[in-house]
Amino acid sequence: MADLKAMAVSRAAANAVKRSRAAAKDLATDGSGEAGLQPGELAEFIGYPLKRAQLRIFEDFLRCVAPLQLTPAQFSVLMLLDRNPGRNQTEIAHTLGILRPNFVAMLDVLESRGLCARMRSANDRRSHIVVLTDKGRSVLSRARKLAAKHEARLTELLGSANRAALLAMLSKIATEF
Amino acid sequence: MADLKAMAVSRAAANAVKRSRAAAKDLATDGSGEAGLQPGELAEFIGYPLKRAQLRIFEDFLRCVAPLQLTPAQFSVLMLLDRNPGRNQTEIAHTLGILRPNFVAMLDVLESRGLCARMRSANDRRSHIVVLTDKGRSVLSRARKLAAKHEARLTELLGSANRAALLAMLSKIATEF
DNA sequence: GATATTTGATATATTCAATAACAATTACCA
DNA sequence: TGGTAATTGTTATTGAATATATCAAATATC
Repeated sequence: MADLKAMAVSRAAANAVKRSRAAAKDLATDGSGEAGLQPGELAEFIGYPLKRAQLRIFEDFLRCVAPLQLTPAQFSVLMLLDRNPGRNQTEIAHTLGILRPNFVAMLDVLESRGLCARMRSANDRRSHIVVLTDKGRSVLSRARKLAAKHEARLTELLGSANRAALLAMLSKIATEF
Repeated sequence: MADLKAMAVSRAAANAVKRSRAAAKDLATDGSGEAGLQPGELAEFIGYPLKRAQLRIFEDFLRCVAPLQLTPAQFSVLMLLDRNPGRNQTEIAHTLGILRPNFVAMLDVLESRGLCARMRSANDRRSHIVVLTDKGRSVLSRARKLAAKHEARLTELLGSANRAALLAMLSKIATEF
């Protein structure tokens, strides 16, 4: 199980490399005799650059956190568990926009890797309280450091103030649009 | 074929509505006695708000362009065909980051709806030049108008200058990160 | 106490994305 | 020139992400 997920991470990282190379090739051809295709107006619609930026960011996150074999989704679960102890599966999944049925398999993977555990709630014996294990906290701590490098690269590209403005606007879109 | 795709679009729009309701419920509980879960630091990592904003934007795009039954991906293909006539499948697909094998089915749908057509190239009889039909141009023209409303709502939320800055930063991430 | 709801789980379907392989055509080059 | 390599569109197939319906167990509601 964990091995399958690990392979998936590695394969995603490999694909990221391929896409990067393709993009680099594009830039190269843009400057040379062959004219590259122009997105044109497409780049003026928010969805197009937004989706491409999201793919690029996830690629880089995956690459940076590859030593710990964590996907962005898995990282987000560990972060949420750390911040919100004593919550059950439904609450965690719902906060992340993950449907409960799909969250079961996600948790299975994390639990099989010893990063978190299901505990039967004393109050409500239907629900499983999800807790971070010591190993989970340790892995999360290291993941935060690796992800911080990824974030630092972005800050380097945009500048600190611009990055903050970007975060604010994206959050606003996610919550108020 | 076209009907299947049409259903897919409608279903995606329906799901979008559900997610919006769930989010609204979250905001409601945040203000009431029950404390909502906090993403905490997670919101400081670019990937999290970026992904959520992308989902929200795509939801709204889908809703706005629903009368024409076009997904963001299909819209991007039509836009690219309009801007770059005389290109073959490989070139169009590559520019949009779509793998050639997956682009075949996408084109099949658009062609079966009469929005574009494959033309054998005179120079290179291996390749298919993809052209917009008159109907394709007509649908694209209407789609642009619907999408413009969607974009206007975003401008209303962020302000014109901020939206421009957002676009610039996302494009920079997509191309330079 | 009977009925409805919630929780975690299973099974399943669909979409998106990725790889391998193939025939037809073209490019290369010895 | 002829033989090999590369390219194009295509098919088949796989895996990952996302969505729905349904179920048993536990709880809530009335």
